[in-house]
Amino acid sequence: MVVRFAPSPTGPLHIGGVRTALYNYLLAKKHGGKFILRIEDTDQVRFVPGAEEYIMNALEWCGIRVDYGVREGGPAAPYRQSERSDIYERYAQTLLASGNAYLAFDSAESLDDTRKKAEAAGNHGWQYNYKTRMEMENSFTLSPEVVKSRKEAGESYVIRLNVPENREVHFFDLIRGEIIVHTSQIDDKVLMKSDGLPTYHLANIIDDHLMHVTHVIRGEEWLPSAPLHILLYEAFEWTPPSFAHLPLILRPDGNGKLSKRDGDRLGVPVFPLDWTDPVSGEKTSGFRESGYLPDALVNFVVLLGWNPGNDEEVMTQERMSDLFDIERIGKSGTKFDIDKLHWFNQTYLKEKPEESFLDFVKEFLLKNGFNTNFSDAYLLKAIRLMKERVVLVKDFVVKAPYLFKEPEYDEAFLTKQWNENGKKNLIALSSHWESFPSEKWHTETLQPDFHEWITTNSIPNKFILPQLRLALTGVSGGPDSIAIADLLGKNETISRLARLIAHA
RNA sequence: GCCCCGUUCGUCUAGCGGCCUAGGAUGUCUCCCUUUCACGGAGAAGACCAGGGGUUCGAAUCCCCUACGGGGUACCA
Repeated sequence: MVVRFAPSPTGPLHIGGVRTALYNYLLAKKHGGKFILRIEDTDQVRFVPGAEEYIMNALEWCGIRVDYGVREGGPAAPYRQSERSDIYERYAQTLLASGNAYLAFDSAESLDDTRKKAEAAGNHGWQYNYKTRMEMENSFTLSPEVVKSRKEAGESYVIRLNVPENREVHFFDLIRGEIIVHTSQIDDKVLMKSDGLPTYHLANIIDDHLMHVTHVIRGEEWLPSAPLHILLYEAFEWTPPSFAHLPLILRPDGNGKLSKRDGDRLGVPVFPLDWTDPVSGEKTSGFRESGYLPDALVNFVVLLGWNPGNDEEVMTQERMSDLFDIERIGKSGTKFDIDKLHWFNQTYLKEKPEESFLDFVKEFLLKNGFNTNFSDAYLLKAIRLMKERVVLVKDFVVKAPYLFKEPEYDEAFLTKQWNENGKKNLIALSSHWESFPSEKWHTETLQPDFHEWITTNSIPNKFILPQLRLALTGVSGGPDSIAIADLLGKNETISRLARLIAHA
């Protein structure tokens, strides 16, 4: 089994692309096959520098390993279509020679004009096909001599597929079953553009054949052009691979395909990694930098349109590939539900060791203007305190900024809890802790001592607990106050008490 | 416009003719645990299976029609 993921480097890899790549990868892994990453950069206009690099890095972050590709090389190298032009040119000539393709001189502008005129006349969706090609300028309507001379005069032309008349094209989709399309619905697609580069359709078929791809798993947006591809395989007299067209990933709200705009609007990433548009300079944040774990993302994504047929949801990549099966891929579009992703993230986060978040937290503190002179021991302790309370990795800081800087008092909490009784008790606690031995400043000793202090002084919980929390964190929720005091250390704890006491 | 694909709790889905008074997960709500928050535990609400016709002893499951949604209709992929 040989599969491939064939993105165009026109921008960062979208979450839908991640899923397509993942399904291909999982299938190859399950069957001991090969997974190819082929870069389809035949459109010079839409090419975006850095996108190719981004795609490879994103796949790597997701734990999707490429067998053959631009970086890895392989038996059918090169794997970048822009480096395979001579191959496409050669095969285009064979199509021309066999009469399965023909030359057309109509310019993009004149075609545009033709479409507009047809539209104005009430004819929607004009197509260059066997019904209209006899009215156009091509090797059907022009004499061989004229064709030759125009070609030699340097006039630009394209090569189009000679779609057979009045036929049904049948093919079997592994997900959707038998699909039949009449050739009257298929236009004479451009195979070679006037710039000498192939279109997707031609390059794709040639490469899949040359790279011995056995299963083509791609997005549903390709389903309508699949019959065209079948025709191409026929023209070359090649056996087509098996096809599986994946349902689309839809917007979380409303309808339509998930786009970058939706991500921006809802504050949800749609790209694996941060991306800066090389032209506009616009920055888009990725799942990684937003604090999502790759394992969680992948686990979430694999279930978007596929399920193992049992109740298993949290799965290792090994388990996924063991269980994966094209037959169990759904047919309908799936909405991108960020809540479920959050649940997966939290679930994976709880299982991971504290050390694994160290680098992220350090970087996050640095990027967000916090002090960065915390020791690893301090950070690890802080992480341990917050572990059950975070959803995203950045929450270690975002949900507990007071562990890394002076607390900001929440207005509502302050108004509700800050009173004379509390103040009096806090002053008493402060002086009690002043005399507490520094070397015993640990939760294990602090905790029982604190309880004893409360009891012996007959202090009601409601006049000390909330106030202590307020002084330490400024907010109403969070880890145990004594544990926070332990982390902060004696000096910082007492200084925070003093600061609240001094507060009006 | 034309063509293709789809339609089960808010969301992801199980279901491939009788096991379905439709199961799980997530989200929501309630209670327990907890001197906060979260975690954890226990429960609840939530789907007339898009609508209408058939086929059948029997349909969420098969067929047809309609509606709605999505995709395609480029010298983009």
